[in-house]
Amino acid sequence: MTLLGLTTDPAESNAPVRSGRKRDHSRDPEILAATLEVLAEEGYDRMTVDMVASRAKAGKATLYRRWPSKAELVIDAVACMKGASFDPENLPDTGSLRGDLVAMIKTPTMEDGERKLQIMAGIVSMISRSPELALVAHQAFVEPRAAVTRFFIQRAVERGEVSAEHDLETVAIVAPAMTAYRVLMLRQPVTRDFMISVIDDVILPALGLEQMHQAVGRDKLSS
Amino acid sequence: MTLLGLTTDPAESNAPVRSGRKRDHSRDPEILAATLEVLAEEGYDRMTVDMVASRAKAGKATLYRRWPSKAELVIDAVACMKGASFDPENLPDTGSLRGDLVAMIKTPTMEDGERKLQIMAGIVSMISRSPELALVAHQAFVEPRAAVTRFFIQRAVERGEVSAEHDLETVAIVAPAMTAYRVLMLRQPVTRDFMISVIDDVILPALGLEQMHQAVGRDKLSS
DNA sequence: TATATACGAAACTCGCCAGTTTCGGATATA
DNA sequence: TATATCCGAAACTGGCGAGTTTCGTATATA
Repeated sequence: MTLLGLTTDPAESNAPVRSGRKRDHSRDPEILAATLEVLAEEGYDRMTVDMVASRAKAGKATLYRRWPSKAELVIDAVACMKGASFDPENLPDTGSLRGDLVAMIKTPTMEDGERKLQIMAGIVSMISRSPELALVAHQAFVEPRAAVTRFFIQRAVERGEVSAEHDLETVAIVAPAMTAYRVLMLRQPVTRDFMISVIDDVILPALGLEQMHQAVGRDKLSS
Repeated sequence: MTLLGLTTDPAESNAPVRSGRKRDHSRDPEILAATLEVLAEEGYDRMTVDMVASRAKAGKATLYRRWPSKAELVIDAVACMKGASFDPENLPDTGSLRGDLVAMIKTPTMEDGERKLQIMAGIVSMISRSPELALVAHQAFVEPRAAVTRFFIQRAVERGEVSAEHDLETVAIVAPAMTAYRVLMLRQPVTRDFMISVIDDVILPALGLEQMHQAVGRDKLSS
């Protein structure tokens, strides 16, 4: 497998002593970014290598010098997204679980999430045929999202806000599952109100918080 | 739009008085079933009309006599699934919301659901390009699932088991969203234990039921 | 019975796209 | 400076698949 176009070619077992111009690896990120763009717009099957090349203002031969096939290019492009995830720290710490979860609803984060889901939609049908793509897609899209919620809940447990008896794994997946369903199936935008609904009406009650169902109190918060 | 291959051709405004052998519409369901099979196995882009024809033991010309294009064939095939949904009644009525939800976890229903999700996975990337397909997919996959949960919750409200103050729409989508996420993203099977988890650890608490988080009590029920 | 049409099977056209090669020019090693 | 390799651009090859046509056969109308 290749990563960031760093193949093992230059370190071939018998060193053939490469001279001449060296490969300009500074272009790799642009090519991978172009790949993700086209992937989000067209999906894997309708994406052509020519589209990627012209979007990246590169020659098609340049792409094939770095990745052996369209499939490998896409796998690398998706794999390189997992670096762009949330830092383990650098996350909000508001003192309450609800505060932490609501703080994650910021338009840049949400737009990034919708973009990721568009890419996911473009490769869903290919995932069942490529275990390697399935793995990197999981690491790039699924894990980071669940990890954040899991982190917040864990901290709430340590804080004594939430009982440790709850099924943390299942609850941590509620938010990513609901947003994915909304975008991919319902084809509706992920609005702030929707996220508030998921937090206040599903996640927090599932953890034994905010069972008060006087809708009045919440309407003020979400407005 | 055509439905079940019943185009408006034979009733052309000026009647050209058709004689000769008549089209055998009894084959339509087999062709549509074959379409769904190949769609589930290959996805829209890798599915070829030849595959569908040979699977249905029909000639490719026969398919094109009935549907003008591959896209229309697929739209019709998906549209014809919404008939195969749950009857408005004929649903379990156990007396409790939990009993109703658990009664829906039967292997035939679950296998059918996974099959539907495979088909959904095969057309996800096409949905953003075809509003017509988006509509029939919504009616075939999304609505029926949410409708059942909604029906159960509504009945529980009328029964006085659940307060009407809860966000019914959001909660009704939890189960379909979680199963879709599990199959399409996590690529894990939808087990009985998983569904029990979703019901007991998310849906019921969200509706103010079963807040008791002594894991002991629940483990007995789910075993 | 004659005709118009449907049928399955198979051959055919035509455009698209993955992957390769070729070109003139740039650039790093030796 | 000579050479090997890179670059973007563009032409080329080969296969595949949507949609059409053809053929021999079956069947419903007139």
